[in-house]
Amino acid sequence: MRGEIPDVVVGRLPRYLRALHALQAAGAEVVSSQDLGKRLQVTPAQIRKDLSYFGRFGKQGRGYNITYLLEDLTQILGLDRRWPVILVGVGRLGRAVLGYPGFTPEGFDVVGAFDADEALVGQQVSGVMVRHVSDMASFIQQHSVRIAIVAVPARAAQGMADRLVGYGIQAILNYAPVNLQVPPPVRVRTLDPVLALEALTFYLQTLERQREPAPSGGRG
Amino acid sequence: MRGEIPDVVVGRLPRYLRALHALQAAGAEVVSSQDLGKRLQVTPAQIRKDLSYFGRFGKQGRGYNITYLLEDLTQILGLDRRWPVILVGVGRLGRAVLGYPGFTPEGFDVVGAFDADEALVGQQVSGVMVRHVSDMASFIQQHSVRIAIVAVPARAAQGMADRLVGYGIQAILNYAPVNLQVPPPVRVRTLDPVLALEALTFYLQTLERQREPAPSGGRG
DNA sequence: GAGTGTGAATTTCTTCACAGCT
DNA sequence: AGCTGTGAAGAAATTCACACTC
Repeated sequence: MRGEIPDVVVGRLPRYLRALHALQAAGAEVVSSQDLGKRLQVTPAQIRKDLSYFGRFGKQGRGYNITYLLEDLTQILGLDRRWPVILVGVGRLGRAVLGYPGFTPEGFDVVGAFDADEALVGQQVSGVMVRHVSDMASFIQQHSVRIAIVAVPARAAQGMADRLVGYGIQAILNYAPVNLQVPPPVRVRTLDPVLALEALTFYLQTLERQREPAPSGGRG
Repeated sequence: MRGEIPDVVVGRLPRYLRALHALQAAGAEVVSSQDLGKRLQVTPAQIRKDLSYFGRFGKQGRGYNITYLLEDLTQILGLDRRWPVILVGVGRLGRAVLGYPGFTPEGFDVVGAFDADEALVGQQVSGVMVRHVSDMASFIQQHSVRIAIVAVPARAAQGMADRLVGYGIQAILNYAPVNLQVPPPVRVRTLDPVLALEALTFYLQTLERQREPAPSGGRG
């Protein structure tokens, strides 16, 4: 129980955390893996197994104390403190990121924004000062920033990732539609709406095929 | 070779498509699974296996003809036509979506936007007319829309998803930080920057632990 | 009775390795 | 010689099922 945690498990933990917050806000005190699973469309066994990587948080016959499990999960995910984050690229997308109110309540502070366009430098956008990219290195060091959000054009993204890694950034949230290559132990998560849509259209097309006359009817 | 395609495979196909486009733009005519894998950080065997679900596209000793493979993948993903899409929720996030130039070149047309706020209704945002949500049903039907982008506040997202499904929407790209529940065969993909950041902090914290004195040193 | 924690069983996904084509 | 396509092997993830606890 102190081996490597599978990536799939790590990917689910934040969802558990969020569901638990919602339950807590709704006044619940205890939740079973069954209940939690229903909310998240995850099997109860999976939830129990995932949590068992980190310890024993439940009580037989009762379920999980929401407050305690929240505390534990918060610590496991490293969210028992605030994380300074920088944004790189203050275009349309970057400005939307700066305006997004969802980061602060979850412990992420966008402490600085950077762009190569001198016209933007010096402005405040949603309360965040825009600086020139040439000032990134010192800023990252001074503020001990380990997380960067990349919202630059696709063609500039890999180069920017390389720079950021060089400056000590260890985690990148990437909005650019490119597959960023970074050396370990740096981590990247990419949010790409077009890729998501393209997977969806595959399924839509599959539906159409099913509507066509099949060789042998009936349900499988 | 006509069984169900695993979701993981479907999730990778759009990435192959994008890499192929990049290669084509760079003037390449042929690519091996090795080359493609290097770009995408996927093993060559995986690429070959994934493609083999759909047919035999390569030539032994040569690799894949980029133009042909692009054609095939485009058709497999249902991207050999344009897809009308509606946006629901014209707040900060929704406006960023409307302004995003990445959808159109990939075959997705945001043909309408909807909001409950009368003050927004009637305006054009990035060239798209904002309508009242009460007009969604007829609009979806008239324009044969099957895909919706949800960018409403978290508390309104599930209700909106229910409505959309009721109106015939079959695929949802969800920007709201909630786990949407939809009946089959409807599909949802959620883009959630906070969940992504929270998975990243887990790894950052893991790095710190590694820096601390370990019981037994050396490399595994 | 209800529900966890977890080895074992099962399923799914990935990689290997090689026959066969160019 | 180079590289695909694919059964078989292997690894990883999920689910089962039940002893155990409250």
